[in-house]
Amino acid sequence: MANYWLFKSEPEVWSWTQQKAKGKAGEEWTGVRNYQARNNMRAMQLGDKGFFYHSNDGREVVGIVEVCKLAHKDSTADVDTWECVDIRAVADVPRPVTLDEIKADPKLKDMVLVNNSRLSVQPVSESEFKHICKLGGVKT
DNA sequence: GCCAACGTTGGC
DNA sequence: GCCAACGTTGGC
Repeated sequence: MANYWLFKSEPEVWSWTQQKAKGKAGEEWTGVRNYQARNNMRAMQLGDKGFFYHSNDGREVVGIVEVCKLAHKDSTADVDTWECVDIRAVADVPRPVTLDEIKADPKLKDMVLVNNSRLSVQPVSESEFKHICKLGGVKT
């Protein structure tokens, strides 16, 4: 039973373009220093899908990613407390779905992105995932 | 650049 | 264990 997620990143720090450049090998999702976000990553399974969201500059869902390595110690952390998964880019969102659209859509009003925008790694429900894919023109 | 919301820290 | 103070995030 696959789950769905949302990964948030400031494009100035780590952008979708950079993520895509890593190709199939993917990249560690480092830098998370929040227990809720870490626990979400611990719960991820190989092949779980997620959104790649640009915060601050953009504020839109720009890509689809997939978990390609289970949670392990974050190599940028100096303590074992912090873990991360590896993710790889799977597809572009042809028509990026903006935060404004998400907020305006009654079907998406319960999204964590709307209600707790500060959480950097969030769970997304299956219906939310499919709805945003549809809005964004992603073929599933 | 401002500020609200949230999480963490530390004094008691 | 409570809560005030502080730091960070991210929308606006």
